[in-house]
Amino acid sequence: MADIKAGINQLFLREEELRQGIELLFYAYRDFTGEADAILADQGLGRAHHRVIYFVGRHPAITVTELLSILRITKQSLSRVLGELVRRGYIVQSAGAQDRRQRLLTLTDKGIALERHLSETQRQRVARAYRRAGAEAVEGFKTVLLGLMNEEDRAAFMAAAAAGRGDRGPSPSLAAAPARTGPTPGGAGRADGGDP
Amino acid sequence: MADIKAGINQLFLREEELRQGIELLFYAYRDFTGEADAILADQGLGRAHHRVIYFVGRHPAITVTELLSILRITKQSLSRVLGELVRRGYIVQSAGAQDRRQRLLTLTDKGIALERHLSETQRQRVARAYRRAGAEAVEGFKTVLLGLMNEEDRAAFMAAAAAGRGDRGPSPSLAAAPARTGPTPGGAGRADGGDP
DNA sequence: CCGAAATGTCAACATGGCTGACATAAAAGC
DNA sequence: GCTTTTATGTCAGCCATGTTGACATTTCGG
Repeated sequence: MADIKAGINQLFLREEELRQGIELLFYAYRDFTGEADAILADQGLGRAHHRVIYFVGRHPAITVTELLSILRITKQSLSRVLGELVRRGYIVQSAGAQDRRQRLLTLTDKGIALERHLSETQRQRVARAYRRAGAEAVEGFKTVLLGLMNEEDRAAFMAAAAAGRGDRGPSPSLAAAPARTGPTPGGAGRADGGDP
Repeated sequence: MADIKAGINQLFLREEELRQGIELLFYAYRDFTGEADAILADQGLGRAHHRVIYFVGRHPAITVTELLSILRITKQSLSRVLGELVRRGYIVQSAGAQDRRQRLLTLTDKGIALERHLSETQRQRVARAYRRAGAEAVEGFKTVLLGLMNEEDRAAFMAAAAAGRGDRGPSPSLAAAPARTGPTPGGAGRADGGDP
């Protein structure tokens, strides 16, 4: 009897523990993503723009297809925000050297300035959390987040991390992922998200 | 000179490290939230419904105001999804015992079933990540996520965790938070979100 | 009794997803 | 060289979910 009760309690604690993790993720992401919005709103931009600016900044000369595979949205959705960013002079498109069908995306100086402005507060928030938590905790943080990802994404991320980090050319692993794989709820909208 | 170069490198590594964390959060959240959507879609529901179901399940007899403060959306937005969930028999409303203006929200059996169904895959994903990462990493994970949250939210969360966890009555700390504080991008839409 | 609080509701609008249908240019294959 | 694929863009319309603003109702509290 005591065994059974202990077992049930174990189970309860386990579920409780898991739900706590889920909620931490929710709250942290919610607060984290809440930061860049004011800046974006000033510019008349939204989260979707932020994501695009972030990843184009991160992977200079990225192709549209690669960007789509990262964002997991349709090209129609992307074209709306991307077109606007190009029109407003945040991003320039240039034909690929080898494959001239490709429109390589790169931030302009204006785009770079906005990107830095946008991610500055977020980096500071992460830096603060890292500092408080300590190096060991940061390792755990990263390990668990990696574990939360889908297999393919984890592999892609680790490959990119092992290489020089997306800067020197977009990571082939991410590019290899098929676009529009499954549904991506969160946010939505909102989810969505506290970009990227 | 060597000092300067080292300093710059330090700085570069720091920013690189921070961006890596940001991206890990993005990817993990994206994949994490991607899971429940198929089930939701079958039911003709969206992420917003999931969030409501999750938190009502988590805080039985929660008031509308409390739920709003957790979700950080307007009552009009909430009423749309909440009304639907009530109409479809997932949630029941009952007048508060002390304050009869309140509409206490509780999951029906049908609602409970759906909630468990929905969060099952997510809990499994978290459990898997925890198992792989180990107890120590999990601690770090939680510490950093807490550090990413806004001060008030962190305090509220820790208070709720210290108490019996929302189950025995909604957490007063969360209820105390003002609704509609700031903008909440991400997510995705959405992000946000991979609910909750 | 009266003001404030908790809730609901109508109306209109913005963002950012999605599908479907095409169009174009360049690469690739035969 | 002709054909097929691929990379990209674009138009049109729909849906989910967020927002603001204006009110109405019920109930609490002093």
